Amino acid sequence: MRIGYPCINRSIHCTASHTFRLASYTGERLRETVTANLACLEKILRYNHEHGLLFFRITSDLVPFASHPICTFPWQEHFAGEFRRIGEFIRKNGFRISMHPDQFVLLNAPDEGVFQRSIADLVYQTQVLDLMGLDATAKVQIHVGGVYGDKRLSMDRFAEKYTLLDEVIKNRLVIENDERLYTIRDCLELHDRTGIPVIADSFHHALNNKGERFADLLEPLRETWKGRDGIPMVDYSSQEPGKRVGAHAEHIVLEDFRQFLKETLLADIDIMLEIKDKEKSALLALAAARDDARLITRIPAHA
DNA sequence: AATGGTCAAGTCAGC
DNA sequence: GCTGACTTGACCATT
Repeated sequence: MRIGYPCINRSIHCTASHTFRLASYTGERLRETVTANLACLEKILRYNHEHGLLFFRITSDLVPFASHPICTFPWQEHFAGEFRRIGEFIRKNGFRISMHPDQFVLLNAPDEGVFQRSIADLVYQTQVLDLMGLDATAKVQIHVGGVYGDKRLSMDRFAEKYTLLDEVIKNRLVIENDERLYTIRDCLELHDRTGIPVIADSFHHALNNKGERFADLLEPLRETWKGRDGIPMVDYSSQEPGKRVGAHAEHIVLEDFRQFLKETLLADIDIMLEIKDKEKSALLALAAARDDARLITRIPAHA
C-alpha cells in the first residue's frame, strides 16, 4: 500500500503547474514554462521520496496547451531527456503514478468535437507517462462523463467510444465514480462491457450510491485490475464541515481515516488523499497507516 | 508589490 | 438564463 496526494506540494516553494494565457503562447514561453515545471516536478518527487509518500498524481498543467492546436513546439523531443530521467527516479524508488485530465475530457460526449478534443488530451497525458518509460501501472483516470438526458444511452456510448481507442490509451485509462451521475456500480458495469479498470473514490461513493457499503465493493473493484495494471488505486477525501456537500476537506480527520483503513484492512490498495492541504495530511495519513500496520503484524498469521 | 478579475475546453444543479 | 462547482490554482492587467 502506498499513500499520496495530487499535483501540488505546499511545503516546498516549487510548483509544476506554471501556465500562461493562451494569448501569451509562444514556443519560447512554452519551453521556459515546461523547463520550470519539470524541475519542480523532480523536486516534489524528491520530497515525496524522502517522506515515504510513494503515490503521486502529476498535474495536467505540466505541459500547458499540450493538446491545443496552438501548441506546435516539439516538447516530446525537446524534453525527452528530462522525462526519461524523472521516469528513472520514479521507477527506481517504487512510486505509483497517476494523472487526472479535467472536466473537459468526455469520452461519451455526443458532440464529435468534444470527443476529438478529449482524445487529444488523452494522447498528451499518455505521452507524458510513456516518455517517462512508466509501465501500465501508471494510470490516467477519467470520469464516465455526462448523462445528456439519457444515462443508459450515455453509458452505451462510453462503451462504444472506448473500444475505438488506441491501445496506448487503453493501457492507461481507468474510470472513476463521481458524486452525482455515475456510481461505482455503474463503473463496474462498464468494466464488464469493456474491461476498463475502476478507480473508486470513497468520498464520491458516500455521496452517490445505491446503499452498498464501500468495503463490500473492494473485491469487485480489485477484480477489475489485471496483473499488469498493478494494485487498485483509491481516492480518499472527507467533507469539509460547514461547506457545501461534496466540498473536499481542508485537513484530514484522522479518526475518519483510521476508520477507512480498518474497513479496507485486507485490501492491498494505493490511496490518494484529495485533501486540500496536500502533503501535510498525507504525512499524517501515512503515520496512521504505519501504526495500523504495526497492529496488523501483531495478529498471528494463522489466527 | 499587491490585488482581484479572469482564464482553452463541458456539463449539471440550483437559483 | 445565469452562476458555481468540479482536483482549484495561477496569470496578468491594473493599481
